[in-house]
Parts: sequence; C-alpha cells; structure tokens
Amino acid sequence: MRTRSGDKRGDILKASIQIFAHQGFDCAKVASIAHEAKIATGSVYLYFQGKDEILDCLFEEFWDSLLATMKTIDDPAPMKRIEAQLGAFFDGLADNRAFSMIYLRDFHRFAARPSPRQESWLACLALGRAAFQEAALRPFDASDIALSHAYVFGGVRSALEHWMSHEELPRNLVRTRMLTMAIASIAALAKEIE
Amino acid sequence: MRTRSGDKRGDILKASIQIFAHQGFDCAKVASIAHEAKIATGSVYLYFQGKDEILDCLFEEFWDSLLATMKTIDDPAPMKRIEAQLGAFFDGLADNRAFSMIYLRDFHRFAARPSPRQESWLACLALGRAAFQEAALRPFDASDIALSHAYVFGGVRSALEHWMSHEELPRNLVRTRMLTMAIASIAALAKEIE
DNA sequence: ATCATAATTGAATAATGATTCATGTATCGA
DNA sequence: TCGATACATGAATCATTATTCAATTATGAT
Repeated sequence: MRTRSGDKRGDILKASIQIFAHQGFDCAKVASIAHEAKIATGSVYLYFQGKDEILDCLFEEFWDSLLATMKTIDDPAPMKRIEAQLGAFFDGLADNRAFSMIYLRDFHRFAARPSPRQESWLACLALGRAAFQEAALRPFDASDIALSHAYVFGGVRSALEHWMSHEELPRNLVRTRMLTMAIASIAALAKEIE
Repeated sequence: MRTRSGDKRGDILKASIQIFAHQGFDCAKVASIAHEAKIATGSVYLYFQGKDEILDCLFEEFWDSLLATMKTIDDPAPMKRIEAQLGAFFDGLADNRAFSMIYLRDFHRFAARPSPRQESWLACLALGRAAFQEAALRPFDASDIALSHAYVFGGVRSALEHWMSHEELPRNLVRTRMLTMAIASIAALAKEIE
C-alpha cells in the first residue's frame, strides 16, 4: 500500500489559477499546470478528469465560498440585502486578481456545462433573485426580476473588469460607485414596473 | 488572366457568422466556413490571413455600421444622446441574433488584438465617453467616466445576453427597461460625484 | 484558338497539446 | 524484510485542424 502525501489536488488548483489567469484557459497547457504544481503531467489525471474539470472545480470553490457569505446576510430590508450581496460578490473577486481574470474570461464555460458543481452558483442566483423580488414590494414577473438581476450583475462584472485592467481609481471608490449605480438602476426599474 | 467572380469575401463573412454563432469561434473549423460559403478550404486564405482575421472583420463591420449611426445622433441634451447611443447599440445587436452570439462570446478576442480594424470601435467609445462627460455637467475625472461607461455597457450587454437565451419578455420591453436602468445609474453616479 | 496568368481547389503537411499507459517508486501490513 | 498495492512519472500516442502548396481551371488579351 501507499498513501497520498501532501495536498496535490490543492496544489493543482492553486497552480491552475496562475496558469489559467496568465495564459487563458485555451492556451493553458496541462503540462504547465503540472509543472507549476511541481508534479508530473500525468498525475493531474489522478485528481481530475481533465482540464475542464479543473476549471469547474475552481468555480465551484468560488461559489461555495460566496454562498457561505451570502447565507450570513439577513438584513430584513431587501435593498440592503442586495447591496450586501453585490458587495460580497465584488469583494470575492477583487480580493483575488488572478481568479478574477479567469472569472471574467471563462465563466461562460462553467455555466455552459450543467453539472452538480453548479449547485452553489445556482443557490447564489436564487438568493439574489429572492432579494430582488422582495425589493420590488409587489410581485414582479419572474422574467423582470431575472432581467434586472442580469443587468446589474453584468454592470458589476464589467466595472470590475474595467478596474482590473486600468486601476486608476482606488478599489473602494470603484466599489462604492458600483453599488450606487446598481442600487439606482434597481430602484428605477422597480418604480417603472409599478 | 482571370478575374474573381462573385463576392467570395462577402460569402465567407456571411458563412462565418453562421458557423461562429453555432460552434463558437474555437470549435469552428475553417473547413466548415468554406463549406458553408461553397468554396474550397484553401480559398479562404485568398481573402483572409486566417481565422482570426475573419473574426476581426466581422467586428469591424459591426462597429463601422454603429459608428455611422452614432454620428447621426446629435441631440444637444447629453442624456438624450446617451439614451440614443445605447439604444442604437442594443438594436444593432438585437437585430442580428447570430452575430450577437458571437459578440457576447468572442468580443474580447477582437478587443485584445490591437489593430487598425479597431478604429471604428474606438471612435464609438470616444463618442460615448464624450456624452457621459457632458452629462456630468461638470468635469468628471476621465477615470470616473470610463468606469460608469463600462458599468452601463456591461449591463446592457448582460441584459441582451439574458434576453437572447430566455426571451420571455418582448424585445421592446427589454429595450425600455435596459434604458431605464442605464439612465438611472448614470444619473445616480453623476449626483454622487458632485 | 492559344497563351499567360490569376483564381481556385482540396489533399497533404505540420504543429499542437490533451490524454494514456508502461514503468518505476514509496508506503503499508504482516 | 518482503510482498502487495496504490501513487506517481513523463515519454509516446493520437486526434485534431489551421495552413500550405502543387495541381487544375477559368478568364482575358492577342
């Protein structure tokens, strides 16, 4: 017998963040990830099915962690909750530049492959939409909620992307302004639909 | 001697929209594009340097056309101008589902490759930022303008993406709501910065 | 009609890189 | 100490496809 030593799975995940962030998922070679993780190329396949699964696991970790944070947000005022949720999302990414690059470029790959690893992501979506629903004061169509939710997350995502590639503004200012715009757009829509 | 017959370049561009939209840029085979365009694989290389250049030309056409539209927008009220610009952007994409898929998935590739083909795109950006600047009533930092611009375009992009993949709401409603949210977020930021 | 030349073809090339697997190694129980 | 077995290796395999290019065809000029 022989037992696994060290946390190779973790090493691979850490290494893959560096490699994916710098090369992009497409150009990232499994061999580079293995090299960065200081293991042999083939060993990657002892821990993951393949390159795709590594990416899925990275996103799974991100959404697991965000879900945990979101579950602690329980302000009774829905607008405050939305603000806190968006803030947490922003922070989760802004705290981690390398992963953010991957999020911005490759999230669609994760989203496009239905799998049990999406569980936390979907739960986050549900929590977000619930807050939007409540903020509307009276029943929105689910489709209206989903639309404004999409708009706001797209805006946040894009503000983040802009900040990461330019960074003239201090992070906190970006965060504040992003929240200002988000809240204003939700409020305006809620009013329009009334 | 022999002269070129038909508009093969145009055929290739049209075909590539179909292929890129359905397979995605990465999975799209040059051979498929050629097949769709009813020409031989090798002929593609008589008209384009390679796969990348085809994509660049698609985006160039889109921004050329949007720039032409934007140049006709001359309302003296900057908020009205912004609204018209965003509307034109939305329409340009919503009128063309297949191209929109490509825009949503692969625009970053175009943006990442500096080239003269970006000229119209950059001109559109400049017109947009100019309107934002004016809407602010007093001088914003360029970085503030760029940030809100990024936020708004990200929101619009995302609303469009959502609509394309769900389409429960009629297009016009999506357009209106998108504009409502966009204007509100810009106004809120302008006020906050004052 | 014939030639010269540009346009067109599509099979062959060549590079890439994910994945496999034969081989070697470390750890455990006895 | 000695199998037995799971862990680990990384060179070789294999599939994929963008791109090339030798061969072919169509067109215009003479």
